Amino acid sequence: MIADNTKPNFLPLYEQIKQLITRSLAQGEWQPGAAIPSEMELARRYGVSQGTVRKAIDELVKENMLVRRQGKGTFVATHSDAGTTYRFLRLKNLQDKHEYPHSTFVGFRRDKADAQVARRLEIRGGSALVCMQRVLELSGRPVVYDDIRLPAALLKGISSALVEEHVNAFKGTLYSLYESHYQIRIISAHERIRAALADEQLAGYLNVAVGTPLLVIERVAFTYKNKPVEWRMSYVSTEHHYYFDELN
Amino acid sequence: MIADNTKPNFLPLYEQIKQLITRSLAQGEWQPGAAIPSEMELARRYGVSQGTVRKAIDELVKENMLVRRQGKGTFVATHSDAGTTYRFLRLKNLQDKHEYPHSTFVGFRRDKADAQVARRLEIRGGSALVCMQRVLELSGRPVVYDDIRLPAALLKGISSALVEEHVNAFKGTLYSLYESHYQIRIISAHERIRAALADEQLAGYLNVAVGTPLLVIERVAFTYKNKPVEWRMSYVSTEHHYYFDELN
DNA sequence: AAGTGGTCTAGACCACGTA
DNA sequence: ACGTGGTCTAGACCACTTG
Repeated sequence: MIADNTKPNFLPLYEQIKQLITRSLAQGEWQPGAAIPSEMELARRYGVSQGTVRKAIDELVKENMLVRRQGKGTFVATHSDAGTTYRFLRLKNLQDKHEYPHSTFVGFRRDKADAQVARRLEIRGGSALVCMQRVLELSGRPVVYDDIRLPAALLKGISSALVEEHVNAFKGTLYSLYESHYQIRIISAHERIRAALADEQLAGYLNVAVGTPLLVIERVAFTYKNKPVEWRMSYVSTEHHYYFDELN
Repeated sequence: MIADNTKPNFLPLYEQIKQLITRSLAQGEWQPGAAIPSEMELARRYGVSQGTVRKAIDELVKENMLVRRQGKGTFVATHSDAGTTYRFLRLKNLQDKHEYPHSTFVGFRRDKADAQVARRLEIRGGSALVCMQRVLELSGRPVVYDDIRLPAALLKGISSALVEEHVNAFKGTLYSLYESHYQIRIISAHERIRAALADEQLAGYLNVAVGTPLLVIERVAFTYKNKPVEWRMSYVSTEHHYYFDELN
């Protein structure tokens, strides 16, 4: 009941249900970390069987948008959960272990989008951006220098102090900050990886010699509907770490 | 009917079915490219409902071990299919397009496993290996130098001529060669990526200056049951290409 | 027309978490 | 005891491929 009267009818039912659930998520009807209605309830609401709702939820779980907990319910995925906080961190040390990073912010300013960033974020060249630079330390060693940019329109009222408090005092990640303060939920990302030499500035930040080979990773992060919302360039020293990828 | 009398009974049924199907695949009961029995037939064979077989097959499809074709049947995945031949090639050019590689083999010999390779392949140090070196060209440019090693025991009778004929005359990949000639089906792989400088040899093969930064990718490829069967080190020039990764 | 995978339903029972 | 997700079944009908 309580019919969502917008029910398209050309796709498989479970696909339509998937879209309806995704829309509710994107519109903030159900907040990160909160439970969504039970399968039976959604089945009634959409006028389909429980099995159809189940298949829709199954796929959204595989896409990391929802999390099932047997006996409790189905929850909106969040970057604040232990275990998913560093979902996008692909670095491991030479013993094949993950290490949890410590951030030091070294820059915060506003700028205009150049052609490359504008193209990646699908915004107009010259749009206002928020730019942050930071160094990530793993086991006390500087390993990553990040240059991170987002459309300023998405982060109204952001400040250097706010970011540092969230990340350092509150032990959050940037993605949990976007989620909790700006209603932006990062769902997926693309990374393009190349190799380059450390210049003087990078060498300083990463405590390596000028000319050391680094991984250069350009990441574009997406929210619902594959909308790009964050661009970043990461420079990684691979003296003691590597980037790990699983191919299927 | 025709009961597989080995039917364990502690896991979810569909998991057990998954394992039985996987076993049949690993044992070569159904060959790459061939159709497996229909869902109804498997349901009879294992004494479960069609829905349960369906769920097992669903997961194996997601793991790239099977391929469904509506109206025709379910088929054993193969590296000879157009579209899946270069499943593991993560390189794109600067216009974000895949390019199909051309291989030139530059080395073929037998050697003994050093400690690192032995650990990755889970074999004894000093075991006999087959080692191949090649250069991959993309759009006519040398981009990748590969050093590839497998346990010699898996590739009885292999020769440089055989490999070159399969790859160059027959337009196959190494993985389709393993599959068609040695009953080894590569299912998944891990890659560990670092950055390094081109030495004289690499600079020669890749037509770059000594000291050019390169991606260094250590890959371990697995067959059924996550058994490692191939180790390779790839050196990639990122002047005109990058490594692309999707994070979910 | 027959056979295959693809979707959808309705209902049963199990396993887990909470009160 | 109850509500949740997790598994399994049986049967219906649709969509695609082949003969």
